[in-house]
Amino acid sequence: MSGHSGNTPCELCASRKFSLFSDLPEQHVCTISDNKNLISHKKGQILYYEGTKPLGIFCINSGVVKIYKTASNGKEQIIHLSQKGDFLGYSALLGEENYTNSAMIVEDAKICFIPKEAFLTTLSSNTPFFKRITKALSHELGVMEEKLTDATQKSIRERLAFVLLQLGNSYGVEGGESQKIDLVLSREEIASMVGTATESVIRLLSEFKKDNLIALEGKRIVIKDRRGLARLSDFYA
Amino acid sequence: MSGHSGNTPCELCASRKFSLFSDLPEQHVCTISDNKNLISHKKGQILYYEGTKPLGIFCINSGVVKIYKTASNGKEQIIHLSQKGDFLGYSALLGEENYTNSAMIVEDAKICFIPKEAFLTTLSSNTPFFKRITKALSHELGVMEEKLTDATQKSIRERLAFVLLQLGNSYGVEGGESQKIDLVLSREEIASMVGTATESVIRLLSEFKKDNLIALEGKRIVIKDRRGLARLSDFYA
DNA sequence: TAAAAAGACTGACATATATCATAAGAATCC
DNA sequence: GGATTCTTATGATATATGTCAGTCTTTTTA
Repeated sequence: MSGHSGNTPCELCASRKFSLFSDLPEQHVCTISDNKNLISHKKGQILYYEGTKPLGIFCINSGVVKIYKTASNGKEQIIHLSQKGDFLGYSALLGEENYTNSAMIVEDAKICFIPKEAFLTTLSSNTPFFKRITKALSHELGVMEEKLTDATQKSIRERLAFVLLQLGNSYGVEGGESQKIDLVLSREEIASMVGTATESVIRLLSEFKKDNLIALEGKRIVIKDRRGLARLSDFYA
Repeated sequence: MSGHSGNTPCELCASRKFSLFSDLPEQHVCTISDNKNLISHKKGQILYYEGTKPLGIFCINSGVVKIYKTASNGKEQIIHLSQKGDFLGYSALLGEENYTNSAMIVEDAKICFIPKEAFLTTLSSNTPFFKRITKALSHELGVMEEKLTDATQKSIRERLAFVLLQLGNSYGVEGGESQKIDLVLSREEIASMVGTATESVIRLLSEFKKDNLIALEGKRIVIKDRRGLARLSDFYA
């Protein structure tokens, strides 16, 4: 179901302004552009598997991708969701190791593949760009430390409330008081983000609904009370 | 209780071979060396606090430092332990943000402080070195993903067994069949590494002891059955 | 469009682990 | 060296959450 669908040059790519390529000089954008390859992906497709060797990096033009690890009990833990402008797989490339996680399309996506060489060449010849990448990497590390701390110190209810708020921030469409999360995730996927059992998510979501914190609109979740969720997400805040 | 205790040049530093400075050319080692400052720290001292601005990086010459985050419930989560040769605080510096965690001395330490400028200058003028730092950063990110997955998908018992094995790897002194963890940690600190309550650690440790997986030698833990712990640490492995 | 498969939901139940309380030892302090 | 504080230990108890089982609903397939 994948296929090349034309090859808009990076110079004209609307997603570029959201990406780490945003202020790359013309010359380097061209190097990248000449080598990249835009591919369309359908929901459910795998972009790469944990344990395999990275051959380049991915830059999301549109769509949503989940980055996850498969635990030894077979369950998956979603590390984060990526969307337009996000880079994927550069950490494995820079770490010179195989992928430490897997990537699966959550919402139909158009994604550019940039071969290792083009990326690394640009990196080496452009220190500011290299620094920006490293900065992103460092930031992600801090985020992961936060996630680890939350995972060990917060309850499932708190974590679910927090995940909903984050989804609201990233995929929310404002509508007066409420905010609709414009992204379809299965209960199982939400559970994988929170790090819990699917049934627990279902139960807690209906509880949140009963308490008027959220509402369901078809397959989408609408946040009706951000403040209430925020209070729930962190008892001490 | 801290104090300068002479300033061995990096060129002669025995810990350097364990560090990211290991194959830095003479010229750059000197730049670093001329600017650094060796300081002795006692157990319990704080190296830096989460939320404060990094002014440079630390390189551990001897001793052990715990890197931790304080959760909103007041409990601490130990992210990892650092020892000789390890760099501290470079992630905040490269991420151009305040420290996302705190660092406390766990075992009396001698630590060099390298001011921001000297470090960043070396970085900019030495791409291979920059790449090695970035590689370390990427690797750490993968480790954190693993920790997050373990935290959400494994039981406390499994995680404690795993932490003991890791401590054995990093601080173990071999003695025939057994391996003594040559590092004094309180039960509370072990709990902070595992992400659980102190009482749970105490209970599980006595259980492990009863099952002949470990033994206690004064304040130190001796691993008597690595294989048994490994089996316990991951039911499915 | 009927059948099959997948997903959402609800209930019953088991249990790992947090919390609280108390006490014994060990370390620290005047 | 006795008092005080911190750490380790153990027991009792509560509960959040995982697991299993079953039903209903939606989506996919043929």
